[in-house]
Amino acid sequence: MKVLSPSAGRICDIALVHFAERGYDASSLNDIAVLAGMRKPSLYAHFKSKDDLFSAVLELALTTERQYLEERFAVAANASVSLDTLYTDHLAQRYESSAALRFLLRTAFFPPAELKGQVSAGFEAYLERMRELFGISLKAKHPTLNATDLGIFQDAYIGLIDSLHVELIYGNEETYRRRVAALWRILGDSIALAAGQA
Amino acid sequence: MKVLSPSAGRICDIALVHFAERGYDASSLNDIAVLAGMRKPSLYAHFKSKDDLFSAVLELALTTERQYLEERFAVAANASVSLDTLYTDHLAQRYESSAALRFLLRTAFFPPAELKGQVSAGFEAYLERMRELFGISLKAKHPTLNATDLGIFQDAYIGLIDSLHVELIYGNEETYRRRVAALWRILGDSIALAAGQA
Amino acid sequence: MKVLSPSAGRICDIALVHFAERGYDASSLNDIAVLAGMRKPSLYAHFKSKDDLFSAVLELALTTERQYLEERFAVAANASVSLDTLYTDHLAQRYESSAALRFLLRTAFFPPAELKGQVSAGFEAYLERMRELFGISLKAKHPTLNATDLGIFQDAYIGLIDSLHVELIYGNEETYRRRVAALWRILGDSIALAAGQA
Amino acid sequence: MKVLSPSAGRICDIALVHFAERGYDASSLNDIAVLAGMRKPSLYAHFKSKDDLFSAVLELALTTERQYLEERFAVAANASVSLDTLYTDHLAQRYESSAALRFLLRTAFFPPAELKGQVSAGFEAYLERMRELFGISLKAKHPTLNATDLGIFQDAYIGLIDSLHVELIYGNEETYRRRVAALWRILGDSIALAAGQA
DNA sequence: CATGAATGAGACTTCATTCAT
DNA sequence: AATGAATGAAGTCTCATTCAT
Repeated sequence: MKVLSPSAGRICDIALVHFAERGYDASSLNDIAVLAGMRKPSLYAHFKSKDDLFSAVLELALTTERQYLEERFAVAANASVSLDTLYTDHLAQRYESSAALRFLLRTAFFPPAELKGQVSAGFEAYLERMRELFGISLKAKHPTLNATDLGIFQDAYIGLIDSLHVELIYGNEETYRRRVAALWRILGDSIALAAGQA
Repeated sequence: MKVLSPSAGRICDIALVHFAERGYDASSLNDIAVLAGMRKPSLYAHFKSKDDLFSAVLELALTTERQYLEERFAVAANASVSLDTLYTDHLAQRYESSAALRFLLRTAFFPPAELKGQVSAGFEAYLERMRELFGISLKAKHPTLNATDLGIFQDAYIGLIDSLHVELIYGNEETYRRRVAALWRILGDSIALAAGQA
Repeated sequence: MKVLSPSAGRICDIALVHFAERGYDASSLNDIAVLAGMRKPSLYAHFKSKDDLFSAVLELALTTERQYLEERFAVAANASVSLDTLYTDHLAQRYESSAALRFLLRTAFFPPAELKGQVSAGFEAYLERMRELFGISLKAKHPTLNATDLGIFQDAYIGLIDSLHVELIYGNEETYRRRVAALWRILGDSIALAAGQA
Repeated sequence: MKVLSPSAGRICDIALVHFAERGYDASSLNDIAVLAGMRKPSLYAHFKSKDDLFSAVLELALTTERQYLEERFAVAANASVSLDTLYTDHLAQRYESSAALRFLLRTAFFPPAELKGQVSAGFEAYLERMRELFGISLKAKHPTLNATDLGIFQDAYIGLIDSLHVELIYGNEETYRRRVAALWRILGDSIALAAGQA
């Protein structure tokens, strides 16, 4: 993770939004440059190619969202937060406020061909960390859960998050609300069952 | 839904794959034309613009996947199929074999700006139909379920499908298998619970 | 002057308007074909190229306007019409109603490079005939005019007509009215002077 | 009226000639670029579209010819120049030497549809200024002329100029010479008559 | 007589990139 | 650090034209 000059940082912030909205292919360096208050060739003083800029933006987005993840789950350690408010409650507002998240989802789903490797490595690590954090929280709430069930619920949780991501991308608020409720309902039932049986 | 001439049909089939793989912006009419065995301007004898071709492909993909949906769920009416093999079992292989499905997902998640309306209308109807069909099957299996719970499980089901779609897009087979299992586990538990309590 | 089939005639009529409005280069055979109720390649059953169609339209326009010229000046022979109402009075309404005249002016001024020869030959003959007809009328009104003066007034007359053509092309009605008056005033004065002195 | 960079200026000069010879539609940016010693896309560093280039050329041509107009009529103030040598004498050679004039006439007569407004506004102002300047000169030569007659002769003068423009476009030198003589004769007669009667 | 299909040429335009300044 | 100028490649699209049917 390189340290960026102030200008490079600003370019990244702007490019992040641009890439998040239009995707790699439909984003033009010219537009990004103008939004950053400069001309196109000036970008090359900071990044050596479009791919390079995209890579930097990807790192930025990953860092941002990883950090957010940690902060959010850290809350669970201190307070007695119910599992469902742990993360999902803030997911919709996070999606709206964080271009990094929007960028990350778009890029993870459909990365530009040349950067597929870098993208999936980064994003899988991000999801894996989320899986881990959820596992820790879940274990804390329900110490009786056996390892197998725990793993299953972790998988289900990540699946649930992805499902909500998709609904956020669709952009239908009402459907989103229903989906959150439905998915937490079935996950909650299943956990309760497993925890009770133990 | 217009009837297409043979040539137009072939162009659509090829464009479908192309758009599915690269997305709207990264697809070039030149490439599509050459793959279809003709030169670029010849496309314009069949479609009046790139958008027009894309629209036709979208209709084709929607029709194809809608039809597949009906066929698959029709099985449930005849045989006593367990819910989980109803659709999900074939999802992965469908994803692999059907460019229409891959196209549809890519397009539904990130439609080209100018066609957003058409895309979401078509795709929402597709999902709504899936929700309906699952509802019918579920009600048949568990007649005791009350309307509220039924609705919740329908929502959960669509969410589950979207989650699997995402995992298919990620392309990690192992993770996919675990996710299928995990999500069906929690959905199954929850349904069993609700059906038993009735 | 070939005789045209009915279809060819209709195509010519439509092309005449099209060429008059947009000029040769900006006119598309496709547009003309569609306006004529057929597809582009069908035009080639009637004309062997765009140039060929343009040539036919040119002949049509020349014939039309030559004929109009004769009719208009024929009036002068019968009735005692003052010179200025002879032709100029009807020029504006002719310009408005006759696409042939509009076509002819546009084409005469700026012919497509490949047809320059044909165009100027045809149009010069048209103007020369106008010159002749005016000469006959003028001689009839003012038999005392000597040959030199007569020739000068003929030249002036054609110049005057061209000037009015230009103003019609500009399309400013008020300016046109003033120009007609001004030019007839000076021509009338000069003729009166020459006729009186004789 | 923006100041143009040297390159942009050279492009304009070349485009001026090109547009004057072929008109808007038949002129290709590729040709213009090559004549200017560069490749097609380089034009877009200086003008943002073909229309934009055309607009710049129009402004250039108007400025050039307006300036020429002033210079030519300024002569009349100092020396005792006869009216006919005032402008008309130099018109033919001006037409030959000035692509700006040729461009202006072609464009004024048949402007590209999208630029009609800009074109006629500019050209009408140009003619109006010519009318004014001639009025001043005429009044100086013949102070006895009343306002009405003066206005008429001004109108006739502009009409005469347009007529000569047309003849220059036709390109027949002999006819041009006769027309100049004829038109000046009738204008001269009429002015003499009006001035004498006063 | 009409046309569906195809095409080479070429139109305008945008792109990411380079380089001298 | 920034940019004006330039460019090869490629984009979408229209053109006049041909040919088999």
